[in-house]
Amino acid sequence: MASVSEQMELIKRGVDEILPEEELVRKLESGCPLKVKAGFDPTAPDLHLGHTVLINKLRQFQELDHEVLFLIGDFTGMIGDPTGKNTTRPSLTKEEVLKNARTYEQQIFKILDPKKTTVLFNSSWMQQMNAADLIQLAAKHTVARMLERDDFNKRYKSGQMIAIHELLYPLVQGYDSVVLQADVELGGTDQKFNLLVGRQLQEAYGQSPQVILTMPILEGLNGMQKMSKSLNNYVGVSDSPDQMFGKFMSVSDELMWRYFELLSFRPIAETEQFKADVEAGKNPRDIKFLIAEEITARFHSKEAAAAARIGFVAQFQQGTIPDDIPEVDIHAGEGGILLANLLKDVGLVGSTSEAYRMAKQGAVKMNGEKLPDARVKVTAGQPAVFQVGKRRFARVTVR
RNA sequence: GGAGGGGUUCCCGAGUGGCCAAAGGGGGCAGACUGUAAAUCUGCUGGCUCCGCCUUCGGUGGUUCGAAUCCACCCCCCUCCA
Repeated sequence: MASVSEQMELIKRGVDEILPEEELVRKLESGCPLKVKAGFDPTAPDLHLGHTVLINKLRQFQELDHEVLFLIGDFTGMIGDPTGKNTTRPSLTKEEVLKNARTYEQQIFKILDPKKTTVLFNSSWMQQMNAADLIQLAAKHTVARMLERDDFNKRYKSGQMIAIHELLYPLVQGYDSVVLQADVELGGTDQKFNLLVGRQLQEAYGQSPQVILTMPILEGLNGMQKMSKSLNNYVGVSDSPDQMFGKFMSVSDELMWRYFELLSFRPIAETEQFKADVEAGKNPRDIKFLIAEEITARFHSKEAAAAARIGFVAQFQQGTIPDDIPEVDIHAGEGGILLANLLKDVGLVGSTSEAYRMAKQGAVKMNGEKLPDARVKVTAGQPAVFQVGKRRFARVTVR
């Protein structure tokens, strides 16, 4: 096993806070594998790279031979985490929660080592709990401390409603740590409050409190807000190799370093060297290729990543038409079909009006040739490649 | 339960009888420039049988030659009081 200082070096990479750090050192010095807990609220239908920041950190703990407790908050999911929300969340049904939980299980093992991972559902103990137990748990914390929490505080002060059950969320999450006797709990920076409640509850139940470790929230592709599905600035774990690769390449140079820090498994020294290379005049694009390929390979395969890179260079640097474009047959009446309708029917544009606009702006091409007017007729004949913008392609046969 | 304020196109938000498919901003898309960068600049951003026509401003009905704008009822949201 690695020495404590070596472990700390790996653990500290990219983290926001470790509270309290000395305590973690002490726990590591005991030499026993630590129980590292991270909870996931199964509201998201599928994972994106923002979630994997945390999972990557879990993996690093595994590399150091610690045990990961991957907690799926199926019970808490029915409450709905109030974190960062200014309104009460709708509760999920049991079916929805379970369905989402299953997708988590499928996706995390692309990163985590199944042998060192225990997947748990907090409903398995929470469902056993009776009303008396719950009241006992609730008695361990106070309203005043709950209201210290920033989002509750704001809502309370501004007169917005806080449903009683929302106060239970941090308690239940904290109680999970008591049940699991977690040594360390990981979470995003926005989870700090909840994680601290866990510490406090463990003490109240006579346990040694967990160390909390918070990870920064990963910025989305535009670099402005956090990565999230609803903002459509995310890279999904199940994106295709081409999509994944392309999304990485569209990231700004500045943000690329952030992604190296939080997503790459390369040694820090190597990243530093890359930075130095760029300072010395190396094209940042070539560095971006490396991270794009590394991450694509992680979720697909080395071969798929290499192919994505080749395809990318061909499509965007050399302007060739990609291989795997959708093939569509379309029926035209006598005298052919209007280009605007063709583009709409094939799905390259959302409406004929859009087709007219795109054509006017010079975005529509047929076999590489610009068509400035969508009002032309296309007659039956050989298959032709239609293109709208740089990304939308279809090989169309008019019959 | 009482008093008041609101619901406008993807989002925010202007618009109080015709000049409104509806200002402005955001976001998005496209073009230029490029490293598919980012930044910047330009254009577009309801639909269609597209130089014209049709449908949108919480819902329904009404007034009017004409309504997002006025009236009635209804639904929903918020604030204050209880």
